[in-house]
Amino acid sequence: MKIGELARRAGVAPRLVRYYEQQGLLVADRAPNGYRTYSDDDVERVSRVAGMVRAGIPTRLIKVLLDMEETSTAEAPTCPRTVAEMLAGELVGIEDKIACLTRSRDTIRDVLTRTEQAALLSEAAATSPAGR
Amino acid sequence: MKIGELARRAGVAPRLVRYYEQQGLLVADRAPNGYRTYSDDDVERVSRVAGMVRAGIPTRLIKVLLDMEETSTAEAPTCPRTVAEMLAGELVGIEDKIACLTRSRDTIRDVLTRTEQAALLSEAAATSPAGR
DNA sequence: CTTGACATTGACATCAATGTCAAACTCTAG
DNA sequence: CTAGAGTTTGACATTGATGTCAATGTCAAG
Repeated sequence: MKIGELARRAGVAPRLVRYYEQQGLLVADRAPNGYRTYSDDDVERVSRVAGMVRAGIPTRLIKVLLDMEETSTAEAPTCPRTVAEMLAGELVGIEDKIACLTRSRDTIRDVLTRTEQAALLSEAAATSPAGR
Repeated sequence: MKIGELARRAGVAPRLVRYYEQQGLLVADRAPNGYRTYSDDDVERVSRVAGMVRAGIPTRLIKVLLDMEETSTAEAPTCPRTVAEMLAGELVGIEDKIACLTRSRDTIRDVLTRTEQAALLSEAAATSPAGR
């Protein structure tokens, strides 16, 4: 598929897909005419990247995370101590973010239930299967 | 205390404290000479704001979240339907972020354990009591 | 062949969050 | 009194993620 369809399916602007590619988060095959061509898997990849960006993960870290996911199921060679330390550092950063977001989530849920608008809560749960 | 100490204790730049105030996330008493003066509670508040910003929550939302936390323990009047809908929307956004971060966290943990650098994992756990 | 929808690259604009610098003021220590 | 550290406001720069626009190329439909 071409960039337009990919972007629509992943819920982002085509502009962003090119930006992600420029940041090394994505590689695109090129059709003979120069158009980028993508597979179904790329839809998943792009929407995951967008989610991570929204969650405050910088693109440089996203790159290594995605690379890790691909190679982690196989071997485990890439760890010259200093890299591992860096990862451990990022880990605590991510855990802090999760803690902040969890607390905010609970606050919102609290207010929403307390205000007897419980219908909206289930509506939210329907659109987002994650988060519990 | 003055802005310098507050910033040091909260782990941010004094510049940011002023910025947060400008965004309405903070109110500061003024000493007769014009200096901002803060209480111990403000340290907590500032570090929480910083955490939420790092987690990708925009300052405008942070403002309503903090306001909610203060008033939610008391009554629950403030919900003209449309506001509740907006909150429900933000809720799914936050849940998405949590899902993304959780997955990334697991990936890093996976690699760290798989690479037998388990020592760094416990080191990370020590510095961050949250995240489980 | 022409029109319209979509693609390309590249430059420029914007927005939020921060950094940085300047000029002036306050306070404490010497 | 003076030097130095910290504070004030305000302006300007920067960075990362996006939006937007321009000039051009591709392609399918009429």
